Amino acid sequence: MATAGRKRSFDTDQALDQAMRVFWENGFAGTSMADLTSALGINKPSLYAAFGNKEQLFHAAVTHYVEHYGNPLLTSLLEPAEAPFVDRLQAFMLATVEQQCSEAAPRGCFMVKGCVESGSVSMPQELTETMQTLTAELESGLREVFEKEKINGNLDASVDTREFAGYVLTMMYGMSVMAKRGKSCEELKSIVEAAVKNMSVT
Amino acid sequence: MATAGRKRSFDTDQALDQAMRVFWENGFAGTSMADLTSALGINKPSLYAAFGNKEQLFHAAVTHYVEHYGNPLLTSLLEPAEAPFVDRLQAFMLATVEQQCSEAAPRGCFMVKGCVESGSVSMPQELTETMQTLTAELESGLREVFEKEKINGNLDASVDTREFAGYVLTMMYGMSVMAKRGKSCEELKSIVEAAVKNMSVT
DNA sequence: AGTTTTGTGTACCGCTCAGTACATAATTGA
DNA sequence: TCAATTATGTACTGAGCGGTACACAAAACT
Repeated sequence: MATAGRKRSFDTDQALDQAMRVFWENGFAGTSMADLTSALGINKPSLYAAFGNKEQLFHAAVTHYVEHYGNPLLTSLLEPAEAPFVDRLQAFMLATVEQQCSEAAPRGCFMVKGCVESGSVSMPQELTETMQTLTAELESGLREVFEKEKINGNLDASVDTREFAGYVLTMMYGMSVMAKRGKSCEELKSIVEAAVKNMSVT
Repeated sequence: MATAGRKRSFDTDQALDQAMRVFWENGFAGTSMADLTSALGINKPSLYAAFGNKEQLFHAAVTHYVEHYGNPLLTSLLEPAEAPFVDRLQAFMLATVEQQCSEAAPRGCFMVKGCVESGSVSMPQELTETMQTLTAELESGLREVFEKEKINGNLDASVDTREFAGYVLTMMYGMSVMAKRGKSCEELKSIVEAAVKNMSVT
């Protein structure tokens, strides 16, 4: 059912993706609404009408990130199902590194950027809580995967999946900072390979 | 030789330490000069007279951090000299975790905070370069230590110290993000212990 | 004592910030 | 065709930003 009124002159999904990139690059406090309108090529009233205020837009952007960048990687950890777990885990971490070093997007991980900025006086408390929730969800998602692999015998029964997920996540966070520092994709990949080699997984 | 003029009503070292904490908590873009003057209990002209502008003050703060928080930990990695390297390395990483979880200071690492914020439009390019330089110096300092341990036979001769330093640094960066997320010191310590256990060091 | 030097406190500057009022343009339904 | 609805573009608001001018206070040198 079509509604009356003038049609929007831009695509909201595309605009949200672009806004996400600006926040990803400059952070919440470091991004002004003017930065966003100029990057999106639209005017302020249009931006506010489409996404609400700055806080709501950031919330939408980070949710968009999780859906389009975080979750797809996480599900890729399960495939191909016939491959050994250690291979899938390494491929997953290498893919993460590649994403963090990609020229097509800002360096590093947007979630890490948001987390590190959280708790600051310049970030609304609700956004800090949003970051808490989203990171906790990704962590427990990772842990659930490991729990399954443990049942399938790919992860030693003595392994504490909480600790293991914590370790893998710590590496990924660290990779994000290394990527932000400008480390080459190759160097990060060799670190990942060395880290995976030392794990008690098959 | 005493100079003429009214005496400063505050201690500059103490003020710098406090300013560092405010930046550490809120970042460069997230900290206003008013935040600083209110935290330090001094007025703006006094702040500007003592430290220059915001950019110069941030530079002084991060340098202060490296001198008082980064370097002491790094040198502690060498002591006690008679202890096995693996023990010193683990103690070093555990001490880092303790610092990042300390109630006496903001969570996480100030260098990581600065790095993650760097490159943003709101951070002057010179500060981005400062962060680059300081992190690179800490990395090569770490690598030098490992190189020495390799000569002393505590680190397998086949180990690439560049890669090894990268791995240790990645873990530490990751720990900083985990600490920022509010993870307990105990959980982080167990991750460190698991990580160290899997290393080819003695 | 008086001059010079340096720090303090108030009050302000121009600018940018997030957010909005309002007139106008475009679209739908009657 | 015309009212109702929704988006756009300009121009604005009050608040907060980084930074400073200036009058005054306190210390040292002569």
